[in-house]
Amino acid sequence: MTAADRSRSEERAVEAIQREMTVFARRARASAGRMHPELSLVSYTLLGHLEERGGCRATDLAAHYALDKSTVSRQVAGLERAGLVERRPDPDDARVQVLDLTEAGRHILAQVTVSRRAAFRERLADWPEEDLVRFAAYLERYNAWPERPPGDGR
Amino acid sequence: MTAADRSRSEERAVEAIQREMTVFARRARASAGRMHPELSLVSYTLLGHLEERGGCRATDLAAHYALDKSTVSRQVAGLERAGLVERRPDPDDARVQVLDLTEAGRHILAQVTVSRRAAFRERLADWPEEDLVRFAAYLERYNAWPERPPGDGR
DNA sequence: GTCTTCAAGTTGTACTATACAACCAGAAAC
DNA sequence: GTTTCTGGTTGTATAGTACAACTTGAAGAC
Repeated sequence: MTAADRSRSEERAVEAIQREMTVFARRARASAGRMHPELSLVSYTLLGHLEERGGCRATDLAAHYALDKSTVSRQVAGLERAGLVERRPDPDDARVQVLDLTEAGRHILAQVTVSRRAAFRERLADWPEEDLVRFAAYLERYNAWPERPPGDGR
Repeated sequence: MTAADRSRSEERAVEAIQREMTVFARRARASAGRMHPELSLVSYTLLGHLEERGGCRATDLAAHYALDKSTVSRQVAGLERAGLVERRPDPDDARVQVLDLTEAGRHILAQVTVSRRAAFRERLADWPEEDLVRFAAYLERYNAWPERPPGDGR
Protein backbone atom coordinates (compact mmCIF):
# COMPACT_ATOMS: atom_id res chain seq x y z
CA MET A 1 0.00 0.00 0.00
CA THR A 2 1.34 3.39 -0.92
CA ALA A 3 1.35 6.43 1.30
CA ALA A 4 -1.32 7.96 -0.91
CA ASP A 5 -3.57 4.94 -0.40
CA ARG A 6 -3.09 5.15 3.30
CA SER A 7 -3.97 8.80 3.47
CA ARG A 8 -7.05 8.31 1.31
CA SER A 9 -8.21 5.53 3.51
CA GLU A 10 -7.62 7.62 6.62
CA GLU A 11 -9.43 10.51 5.05
CA ARG A 12 -12.47 8.35 4.37
CA ALA A 13 -12.40 6.98 7.88
CA VAL A 14 -12.23 10.43 9.44
CA GLU A 15 -15.16 11.54 7.30
CA ALA A 16 -17.17 8.53 8.35
CA ILE A 17 -16.37 8.99 12.02
CA GLN A 18 -17.49 12.58 11.83
CA ARG A 19 -20.65 11.76 9.96
CA GLU A 20 -21.65 8.84 12.13
CA MET A 21 -20.91 10.57 15.39
CA THR A 22 -23.06 13.43 14.21
CA VAL A 23 -25.96 11.20 13.28
CA PHE A 24 -25.67 9.53 16.61
CA ALA A 25 -25.70 12.82 18.46
CA ARG A 26 -28.72 14.01 16.51
CA ARG A 27 -30.68 10.93 17.48
CA ALA A 28 -29.53 10.43 21.03
CA ARG A 29 -31.73 12.84 22.85
CA ALA A 30 -34.87 11.78 21.07
CA SER A 31 -34.36 8.10 21.70
CA ALA A 32 -33.42 8.75 25.32
CA GLY A 33 -36.65 10.67 25.73
CA ARG A 34 -38.64 7.78 24.33
CA MET A 35 -36.76 5.16 26.27
CA HIS A 36 -37.30 6.73 29.69
CA PRO A 37 -39.52 9.80 29.64
CA GLU A 38 -39.15 10.22 33.38
CA LEU A 39 -35.50 11.17 33.16
CA SER A 40 -34.07 13.28 30.37
CA LEU A 41 -30.70 12.52 28.89
CA VAL A 42 -29.24 15.46 30.73
CA SER A 43 -30.65 14.45 34.08
CA TYR A 44 -29.52 10.92 33.50
CA THR A 45 -25.97 11.88 32.79
CA LEU A 46 -25.82 14.23 35.76
CA LEU A 47 -27.17 11.62 38.14
CA GLY A 48 -24.79 9.09 36.67
CA HIS A 49 -21.87 11.35 37.28
CA LEU A 50 -22.93 11.91 40.87
CA GLU A 51 -23.16 8.21 41.43
CA GLU A 52 -19.84 7.52 39.83
CA ARG A 53 -18.08 10.17 41.86
CA GLY A 54 -20.02 9.68 45.03
CA GLY A 55 -21.16 13.30 45.02
CA CYS A 56 -19.50 16.42 43.74
CA ARG A 57 -19.92 20.15 43.29
CA ALA A 58 -22.05 21.86 40.67
CA THR A 59 -18.93 23.36 39.19
CA ASP A 60 -17.48 19.92 38.62
CA LEU A 61 -20.55 18.91 36.66
CA ALA A 62 -20.34 22.04 34.56
CA ALA A 63 -16.70 21.41 33.75
CA HIS A 64 -17.17 17.76 32.95
CA TYR A 65 -20.06 18.27 30.56
CA ALA A 66 -18.91 21.58 29.11
CA LEU A 67 -22.05 23.28 30.37
CA ASP A 68 -22.54 26.76 31.70
CA LYS A 69 -22.85 26.90 35.46
CA SER A 70 -26.26 28.50 35.18
CA THR A 71 -27.46 25.51 33.21
CA VAL A 72 -26.19 23.15 35.85
CA SER A 73 -27.70 25.27 38.57
CA ARG A 74 -31.14 24.97 37.02
CA GLN A 75 -30.80 21.31 36.24
CA VAL A 76 -29.74 20.57 39.77
CA ALA A 77 -32.57 22.69 41.12
CA GLY A 78 -34.98 20.56 39.12
CA LEU A 79 -33.45 17.34 40.33
CA GLU A 80 -33.60 18.57 43.89
CA ARG A 81 -37.24 19.55 43.46
CA ALA A 82 -37.88 16.05 42.19
CA GLY A 83 -36.18 14.67 45.27
CA LEU A 84 -33.43 12.92 43.33
CA VAL A 85 -30.45 14.84 44.63
CA GLU A 86 -29.75 16.69 47.82
CA ARG A 87 -27.24 19.35 48.62
CA ARG A 88 -25.27 19.99 51.73
CA PRO A 89 -23.06 22.97 52.38
CA ASP A 90 -19.43 22.03 52.35
CA PRO A 91 -18.08 22.41 55.90
CA ASP A 92 -14.73 23.59 54.50
CA ASP A 93 -16.11 26.25 52.22
CA ALA A 94 -19.47 27.84 52.78
CA ARG A 95 -19.79 28.80 49.11
CA VAL A 96 -19.71 25.22 47.99
CA GLN A 97 -22.69 22.91 47.88
CA VAL A 98 -21.89 19.27 47.79
CA LEU A 99 -24.40 17.41 45.69
CA ASP A 100 -25.32 13.81 46.16
CA LEU A 101 -27.96 11.33 45.17
CA THR A 102 -30.89 10.64 47.45
CA GLU A 103 -32.21 7.14 47.83
CA ALA A 104 -34.94 7.98 45.33
CA GLY A 105 -32.29 9.28 42.96
CA ARG A 106 -30.26 6.11 43.26
CA HIS A 107 -33.36 4.07 42.68
CA ILE A 108 -34.56 5.80 39.55
CA LEU A 109 -31.04 5.95 38.17
CA ALA A 110 -30.75 2.21 38.59
CA GLN A 111 -34.04 1.64 36.81
CA VAL A 112 -33.14 3.82 33.89
CA THR A 113 -29.72 2.24 33.68
CA VAL A 114 -31.34 -1.15 33.41
CA SER A 115 -33.65 -0.09 30.63
CA ARG A 116 -30.91 1.72 28.76
CA ARG A 117 -28.61 -1.21 29.14
CA ALA A 118 -31.27 -3.52 27.75
CA ALA A 119 -31.75 -1.28 24.75
CA PHE A 120 -28.04 -1.06 24.09
CA ARG A 121 -27.60 -4.75 24.56
CA GLU A 122 -30.38 -5.52 22.12
CA ARG A 123 -28.78 -3.25 19.62
CA LEU A 124 -25.37 -4.80 20.14
CA ALA A 125 -26.65 -8.33 20.51
CA ASP A 126 -24.98 -9.84 17.49
CA TRP A 127 -21.63 -8.15 17.91
CA PRO A 128 -18.75 -10.45 18.74
CA GLU A 129 -17.20 -9.77 22.09
CA GLU A 130 -13.93 -8.70 20.54
CA ASP A 131 -15.66 -5.97 18.56
CA LEU A 132 -17.59 -4.73 21.59
CA VAL A 133 -14.43 -4.38 23.59
CA ARG A 134 -12.61 -2.61 20.83
CA PHE A 135 -15.50 -0.30 20.06
CA ALA A 136 -15.73 0.66 23.73
CA ALA A 137 -12.02 1.37 23.84
CA TYR A 138 -12.21 3.55 20.75
CA LEU A 139 -15.03 5.58 22.19
CA GLU A 140 -13.23 6.07 25.46
CA ARG A 141 -10.17 7.16 23.64
CA TYR A 142 -12.16 9.49 21.46
CA ASN A 143 -13.86 11.13 24.40
CA ALA A 144 -10.67 11.51 26.38
CA TRP A 145 -10.15 14.84 24.74
CA PRO A 146 -10.32 18.08 26.63
CA GLU A 147 -13.57 19.92 26.00
CA ARG A 148 -13.58 23.67 26.18
CA PRO A 149 -16.27 25.19 28.36
CA PRO A 150 -18.87 27.52 26.85
CA GLY A 151 -17.76 31.12 26.56
CA ASP A 152 -14.16 30.08 26.22
CA GLY A 153 -13.81 31.48 22.75
CA ARG A 154 -10.47 30.06 21.72
CA MET B 1 -11.42 -17.77 29.08
CA THR B 2 -14.64 -19.03 30.58
CA ALA B 3 -18.12 -18.14 29.44
CA ALA B 4 -18.55 -16.10 32.61
CA ASP B 5 -15.43 -14.09 31.82
CA ARG B 6 -16.66 -13.45 28.37
CA SER B 7 -20.04 -12.22 29.51
CA ARG B 8 -18.48 -9.96 32.14
CA SER B 9 -16.21 -8.46 29.58
CA GLU B 10 -19.08 -7.94 27.18
CA GLU B 11 -21.15 -6.41 29.92
CA ARG B 12 -18.39 -3.92 30.69
CA ALA B 13 -18.01 -3.08 27.04
CA VAL B 14 -21.72 -2.49 26.58
CA GLU B 15 -21.75 -0.22 29.62
CA ALA B 16 -18.81 1.72 28.31
CA ILE B 17 -20.30 2.10 24.86
CA GLN B 18 -23.49 3.40 26.38
CA ARG B 19 -21.69 5.79 28.67
CA GLU B 20 -19.30 7.12 26.10
CA MET B 21 -21.91 7.55 23.41
CA THR B 22 -23.96 9.49 25.91
CA VAL B 23 -21.10 11.76 26.86
CA PHE B 24 -20.43 12.33 23.23
CA ALA B 25 -24.05 13.21 22.53
CA ARG B 26 -24.13 15.60 25.46
CA ARG B 27 -21.14 17.48 24.16
CA ALA B 28 -21.77 17.42 20.45
CA ARG B 29 -24.17 20.27 20.07
CA ALA B 30 -22.15 22.62 22.20
CA SER B 31 -18.93 21.97 20.39
CA ALA B 32 -20.65 22.24 17.02
CA GLY B 33 -21.95 25.63 18.06
CA ARG B 34 -18.48 26.77 18.98
CA MET B 35 -16.88 25.28 15.91
CA HIS B 36 -19.21 26.93 13.37
CA PRO B 37 -21.73 29.32 14.90
CA GLU B 38 -23.17 30.12 11.49
CA LEU B 39 -24.64 26.65 11.05
CA SER B 40 -26.16 24.68 13.90
CA LEU B 41 -25.63 20.98 14.19
CA VAL B 42 -29.18 20.38 13.03
CA SER B 43 -28.86 22.58 9.98
CA TYR B 44 -25.54 21.03 9.17
CA THR B 45 -26.88 17.52 9.26
CA LEU B 46 -29.93 18.42 7.20
CA LEU B 47 -27.85 20.15 4.55
CA GLY B 48 -25.46 17.24 4.55
CA HIS B 49 -28.26 14.81 3.97
CA LEU B 50 -29.59 16.88 1.09
CA GLU B 51 -26.19 16.95 -0.51
CA GLU B 52 -25.64 13.26 -0.05
CA ARG B 53 -29.02 12.37 -1.52
CA GLY B 54 -29.09 15.06 -4.11
CA GLY B 55 -32.32 16.45 -2.72
CA CYS B 56 -35.21 14.78 -0.98
CA ARG B 57 -38.58 15.38 0.66
CA ALA B 58 -39.12 16.86 4.10
CA THR B 59 -40.67 13.60 5.20
CA ASP B 60 -37.50 11.75 4.32
CA LEU B 61 -35.48 14.04 6.54
CA ALA B 62 -37.92 13.53 9.39
CA ALA B 63 -37.70 9.78 9.06
CA HIS B 64 -33.95 9.67 8.77
CA TYR B 65 -33.30 11.80 11.83
CA ALA B 66 -36.26 10.62 13.89
CA LEU B 67 -37.69 14.12 14.01
CA ASP B 68 -41.27 15.26 13.96
CA LYS B 69 -42.38 16.60 10.62
CA SER B 70 -43.22 19.95 12.19
CA THR B 71 -39.66 20.28 13.39
CA VAL B 72 -38.36 19.58 9.94
CA SER B 73 -40.86 22.00 8.45
CA ARG B 74 -39.57 24.81 10.62
CA GLN B 75 -35.94 23.93 10.13
CA VAL B 76 -36.37 23.84 6.40
CA ALA B 77 -38.26 27.12 6.49
CA GLY B 78 -35.30 28.68 8.25
CA LEU B 79 -32.84 27.25 5.79
CA GLU B 80 -34.94 28.49 2.92
CA ARG B 81 -35.14 31.95 4.48
CA ALA B 82 -31.38 31.89 4.76
CA GLY B 83 -31.17 31.01 1.09
CA LEU B 84 -29.46 27.68 1.68
CA VAL B 85 -32.13 25.35 0.33
CA GLU B 86 -34.87 25.73 -2.21
CA ARG B 87 -38.04 23.76 -2.73
CA ARG B 88 -39.83 22.79 -5.86
CA PRO B 89 -43.19 21.11 -6.06
CA ASP B 90 -42.90 17.51 -7.15
CA PRO B 91 -44.48 17.21 -10.62
CA ASP B 92 -45.78 13.73 -9.75
CA ASP B 93 -47.48 14.69 -6.48
CA ALA B 94 -48.53 18.21 -5.71
CA ARG B 95 -48.39 17.59 -1.96
CA VAL B 96 -44.69 16.90 -2.09
CA GLN B 97 -41.98 19.51 -2.02
CA VAL B 98 -38.63 18.41 -3.27
CA LEU B 99 -35.86 20.09 -1.30
CA ASP B 100 -32.43 20.77 -2.63
CA LEU B 101 -29.37 22.82 -1.83
CA THR B 102 -28.84 26.19 -3.42
CA GLU B 103 -25.41 27.26 -4.52
CA ALA B 104 -25.07 29.24 -1.31
CA GLY B 105 -26.08 26.15 0.66
CA ARG B 106 -23.51 24.04 -1.08
CA HIS B 107 -20.91 26.66 -0.43
CA ILE B 108 -21.49 27.07 3.28
CA LEU B 109 -21.84 23.34 3.75
CA ALA B 110 -18.47 22.86 2.15
CA GLN B 111 -16.90 25.46 4.42
CA VAL B 112 -18.31 23.97 7.55
CA THR B 113 -17.34 20.51 6.44
CA VAL B 114 -13.79 21.70 6.04
CA SER B 115 -13.64 23.20 9.49
CA ARG B 116 -15.30 20.17 11.09
CA ARG B 117 -12.99 17.84 9.26
CA ALA B 118 -10.00 19.80 10.52
CA ALA B 119 -11.24 19.56 14.08
CA PHE B 120 -11.89 15.85 13.81
CA ARG B 121 -8.59 15.25 12.17
CA GLU B 122 -6.75 17.11 14.88
CA ARG B 123 -8.53 15.04 17.44
CA LEU B 124 -7.75 11.82 15.63
CA ALA B 125 -4.26 12.85 14.61
CA ASP B 126 -2.34 10.22 16.50
CA TRP B 127 -4.61 7.29 15.74
CA PRO B 128 -3.13 4.60 13.56
CA GLU B 129 -4.90 4.16 10.26
CA GLU B 130 -6.08 0.70 11.16
CA ASP B 131 -7.87 2.00 14.22
CA LEU B 132 -9.51 4.83 12.30
CA VAL B 133 -10.89 2.45 9.75
CA ARG B 134 -12.17 0.05 12.36
CA PHE B 135 -13.69 2.78 14.48
CA ALA B 136 -15.51 4.18 11.46
CA ALA B 137 -16.83 0.74 10.60
CA TYR B 138 -18.09 0.22 14.14
CA LEU B 139 -19.91 3.51 14.15
CA GLU B 140 -21.52 2.81 10.81
CA ARG B 141 -22.62 -0.55 12.02
CA TYR B 142 -23.94 0.91 15.23
CA ASN B 143 -25.97 3.56 13.45
CA ALA B 144 -27.39 1.13 10.93
CA TRP B 145 -30.23 0.43 13.29
CA PRO B 146 -33.78 1.50 12.60
CA GLU B 147 -34.80 4.52 14.61
CA ARG B 148 -38.39 4.89 15.65
CA PRO B 149 -39.97 8.24 14.86
CA PRO B 150 -41.31 10.45 17.64
CA GLY B 151 -44.77 9.59 18.77
CA ASP B 152 -44.32 5.96 17.84
CA GLY B 153 -44.73 4.70 21.35
CA ARG B 154 -43.61 1.11 20.95
C1' DG C 1 -68.14 9.66 -9.97
C1' DT C 2 -68.42 10.62 -5.11
C1' DC C 3 -66.88 9.61 -0.51
C1' DT C 4 -63.73 8.18 2.72
C1' DT C 5 -59.36 7.62 4.11
C1' DC C 6 -54.46 8.49 3.82
C1' DA C 7 -50.15 11.32 3.30
C1' DA C 8 -47.32 15.75 3.16
C1' DG C 9 -46.76 19.79 5.12
C1' DT C 10 -47.88 24.08 8.06
C1' DT C 11 -49.17 26.52 12.13
C1' DG C 12 -50.39 27.18 17.10
C1' DT C 13 -48.69 26.25 21.48
C1' DA C 14 -45.81 24.74 25.11
C1' DC C 15 -41.70 23.00 27.14
C1' DT C 16 -36.67 21.94 27.81
C1' DA C 17 -31.99 22.86 27.40
C1' DT C 18 -29.02 26.14 26.80
C1' DA C 19 -26.00 30.55 27.02
C1' DC C 20 -24.77 35.05 28.56
C1' DA C 21 -24.86 38.81 31.72
C1' DA C 22 -25.60 40.68 36.08
C1' DC C 23 -25.52 39.75 40.45
C1' DC C 24 -24.51 37.94 45.55
C1' DA C 25 -21.86 35.72 49.10
C1' DG C 26 -17.88 33.71 50.85
C1' DA C 27 -12.61 32.90 50.46
C1' DA C 28 -8.13 34.18 49.39
C1' DA C 29 -4.44 37.38 48.27
C1' DC C 30 -2.14 41.43 49.07
C1' DG D 1 -9.10 45.60 55.25
C1' DT D 2 -9.62 46.16 50.40
C1' DT D 3 -9.56 43.95 46.23
C1' DT D 4 -9.98 40.05 43.59
C1' DC D 5 -11.40 35.41 42.76
C1' DT D 6 -14.72 31.48 42.95
C1' DG D 7 -19.21 29.05 43.45
C1' DG D 8 -23.65 29.68 42.69
C1' DT D 9 -28.42 31.92 41.41
C1' DT D 10 -31.51 34.68 38.73
C1' DG D 11 -33.10 37.44 34.63
C1' DT D 12 -33.58 37.12 29.92
C1' DA D 13 -33.36 35.38 25.35
C1' DT D 14 -32.94 31.73 21.91
C1' DA D 15 -33.01 27.17 19.60
C1' DG D 16 -34.86 22.82 19.06
C1' DT D 17 -38.30 19.97 19.81
C1' DA D 18 -43.02 17.57 20.25
C1' DC D 19 -47.94 17.23 19.91
C1' DA D 20 -52.35 18.54 18.20
C1' DA D 21 -55.20 20.67 14.91
C1' DC D 22 -55.59 21.90 10.45
C1' DT D 23 -55.18 22.18 4.99
C1' DT D 24 -54.59 20.26 0.76
C1' DG D 25 -54.08 16.93 -2.45
C1' DA D 26 -53.90 11.60 -3.71
C1' DA D 27 -55.63 7.16 -3.76
C1' DG D 28 -59.05 3.53 -2.90
C1' DA D 29 -63.81 1.82 -1.99
C1' DC D 30 -68.23 1.44 -3.60
